[in-house]
Amino acid sequence: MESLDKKTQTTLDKPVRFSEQVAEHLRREIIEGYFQAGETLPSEATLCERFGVSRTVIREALASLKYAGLIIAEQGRGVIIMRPEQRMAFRIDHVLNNADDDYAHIYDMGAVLEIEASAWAAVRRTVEDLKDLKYYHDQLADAVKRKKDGTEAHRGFNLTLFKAAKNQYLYDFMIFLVGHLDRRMRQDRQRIDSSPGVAAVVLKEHMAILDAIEAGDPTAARKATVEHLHQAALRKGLTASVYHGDSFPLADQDRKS
Amino acid sequence: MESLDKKTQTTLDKPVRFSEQVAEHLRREIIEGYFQAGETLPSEATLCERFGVSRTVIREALASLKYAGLIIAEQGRGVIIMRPEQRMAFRIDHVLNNADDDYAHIYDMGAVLEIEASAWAAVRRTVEDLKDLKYYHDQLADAVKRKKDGTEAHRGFNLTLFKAAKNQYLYDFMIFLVGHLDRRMRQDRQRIDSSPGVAAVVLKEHMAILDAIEAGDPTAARKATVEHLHQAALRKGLTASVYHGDSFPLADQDRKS
DNA sequence: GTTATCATGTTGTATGATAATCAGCCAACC
DNA sequence: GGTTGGCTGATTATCATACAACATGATAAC
Repeated sequence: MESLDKKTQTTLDKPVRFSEQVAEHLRREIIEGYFQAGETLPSEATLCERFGVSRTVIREALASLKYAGLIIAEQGRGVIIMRPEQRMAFRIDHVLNNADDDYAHIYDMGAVLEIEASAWAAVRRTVEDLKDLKYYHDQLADAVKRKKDGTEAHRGFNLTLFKAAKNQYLYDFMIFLVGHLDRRMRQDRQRIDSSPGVAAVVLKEHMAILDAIEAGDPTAARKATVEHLHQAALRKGLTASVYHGDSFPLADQDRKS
Repeated sequence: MESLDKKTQTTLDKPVRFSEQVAEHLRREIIEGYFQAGETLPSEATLCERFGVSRTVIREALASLKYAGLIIAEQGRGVIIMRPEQRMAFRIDHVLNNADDDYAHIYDMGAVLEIEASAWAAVRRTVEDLKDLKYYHDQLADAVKRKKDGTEAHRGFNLTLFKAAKNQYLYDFMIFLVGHLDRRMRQDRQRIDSSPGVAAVVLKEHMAILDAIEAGDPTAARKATVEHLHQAALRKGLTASVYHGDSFPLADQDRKS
């Protein structure tokens, strides 16, 4: 038997509702082109039989897919599959894919956007943004000095940077991506970043970014962020990543064909 | 009265279902922080009273928000609001925001990713990808010569490029973004890009990208794509965009404070 | 103090009914 | 011939009710 203390808690997997299972099942069939765009899904009654559940379950599943823009229901006609281009939501399922590649791919996408976000921030930041960035930077410096956890300060710095880029969609998307990366990170291993030694290095990297943004120099901001992300990738053990700018030329082993 | 021919068709707005209205209402309240993360939403019964609808409607609305990762329902306890970081879906609502800024912001985000996608494609493309790119390029050339519509060829070229970057998430996200941009474009005005004169220019820009990808030169690919997107932005009348690389320095008027 | 038991409130599922809408068919009409 | 109108069946939208499964707190029993 394991010893239990207040921190240890075995969490049981939450039961998977029928409606979620049905939604996931139908989603996969749609995504993988089992149904053609423009066609109609089987009627609710048919789906009830096929899955062996009540109409309530089917309707909730369909409501989910409707909200995600995968289908559109028309009263009297049926449920129509939408073209992929006109879907309303972009979705990352952690249930399905769990390969290491996926993690790197999500990280890559976030890195590209973060680099450019820093450049935009350098140009568009307000004095308020600058003040906030400095605040979080000081917080992190303080955490390093006291050997405390600097995760929150780090996080605050990043969010402020995204906000300063003055692009609402970018901001939302970065929060979305970072959430997924954090979750993966927590699953894999303990956060390496939070160790005091690393925090000191991060602090220095942030300083370069902050200086560039304060100076209003997008090129310098890009360069500093590229450096920061490159180091961060090394710390996380990511190798397949491809970064932007010429400072970090592509690795030859990525070459295929 | 307007004259009607086969092509003219007045499409009525589709009726907005109760469940959608409720979902949108709750979504806004959650997004705007009306409820705190970790708190529980009012019970289904309470919501029924509040909105004056049956439980079916409420449940479908909640199923939608559940699927989007905004909330999580626990049997016997209630519906809990999730933290923004752990939401599963990124969403762009064309219903709500329609300002010009939004269009430019989405375009900017796509541009950044497209630039880097071309660099990745230069390194990771397979011979198959290269063949497909050439095919669509030839198609576009043919369309220009015959003064036909080259939209499909243009589209095929872009999708192949995204595919060649070998990042599934990037691919999916770009399709998602392009879909939104296309929709906006269609709303605003007739596609300028499809005119034969423009197509010829696009063809030339594509050629530069194609060459760089064939040569496996990410830097050249980036440069060519930056140029392409810069010209495209001008054609679309976008001015506020900020591009990556030093070829297109930031406009001074973007500077705030 | 610990364990059973119960009452209450919550979400999950099932069922049956009614309304609104659509597509196709067909007869009636001009 | 072409249009109109009504009919029928299929489908989704909504409602109302019921019960099962689960969580929580209070209470009783040990």
